[in-house]
Amino acid sequence: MPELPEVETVARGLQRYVVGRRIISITLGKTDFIDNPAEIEHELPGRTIRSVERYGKFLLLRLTPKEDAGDRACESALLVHLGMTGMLRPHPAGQPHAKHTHVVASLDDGRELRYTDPRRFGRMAYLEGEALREELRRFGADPLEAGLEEFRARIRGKRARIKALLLDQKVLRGVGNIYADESLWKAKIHPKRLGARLRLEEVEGLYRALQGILQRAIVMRGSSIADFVDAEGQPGEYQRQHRAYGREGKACFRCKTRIRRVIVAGRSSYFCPRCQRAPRDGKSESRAKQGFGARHQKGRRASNAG
DNA sequence: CTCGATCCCTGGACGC
DNA sequence: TGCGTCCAGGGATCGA
Repeated sequence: MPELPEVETVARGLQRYVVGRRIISITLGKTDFIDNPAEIEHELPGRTIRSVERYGKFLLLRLTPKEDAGDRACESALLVHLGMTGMLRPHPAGQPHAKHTHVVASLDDGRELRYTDPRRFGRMAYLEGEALREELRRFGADPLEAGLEEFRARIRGKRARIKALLLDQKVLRGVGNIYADESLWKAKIHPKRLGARLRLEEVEGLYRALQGILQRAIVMRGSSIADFVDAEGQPGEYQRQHRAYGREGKACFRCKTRIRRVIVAGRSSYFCPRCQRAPRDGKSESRAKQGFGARHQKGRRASNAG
């Protein structure tokens, strides 16, 4: 469940150890989560890691060009998505491999950068040039960089449920289930509310709640609910601050009402039924199926993406 | 455009 | 102790 704060924590920890290090060799284990394993093996050795950045939930390791690239040199990077259980950490070269170690990059300082991931929900890809830029363009705004205006436009322009919008990486990059629920609780917005139907004050409240929570979570080095640890193997502390996520049946910190759990956008969503009022519109409260609710938009072949 | 369902995958919790 | 079952969930994909 590494989301923005966890990935930011890992990126910062990794920076100290791997920036400026040259990759000597790559050893692969299971590769079904890697876009193009042969390319990883072929392209990475010989390159130096220039920087480690967070991009949404991705770690972005920017690399130097190959020495013989000449004027064909272009931007290149290793993208790493930690999925649910992925971890990228430096280890001393001699240390025995942990279970589920699938990628080992030997570095020029005697360390190894190892990727472990029991469930392999993660993703790894080497990308360069236009392919890299194109991949990065697929994602929406960084919630910490977006201004209120942009945030408002991205939320109010959509008819989807607010929870689905927060989770949609094309709308905002980096928010996952935990921080979506936490920010909706803080802003007192029910997860099934439609983005387009939020009042302006509500959108602004959500914007501030989300930014505040993400920033605070970064300071506390993320949430460790399963077995998340940072680049140094340390767990985060933000799970102690959770107000909604994982608290089904427990008392709301504001009003003592029991926190409830419903499925929204296919994910468990924790909320306070008193602080976060359910929407009135029939379609968002799931039940309404047949009868007067069914409106078919016939003959509307809207030209998308104009 | 938006939805839900399904799949991927393994470890941990739980019931018997 | 051990086995079976269910669940967790980010993202891709597909059909409605």
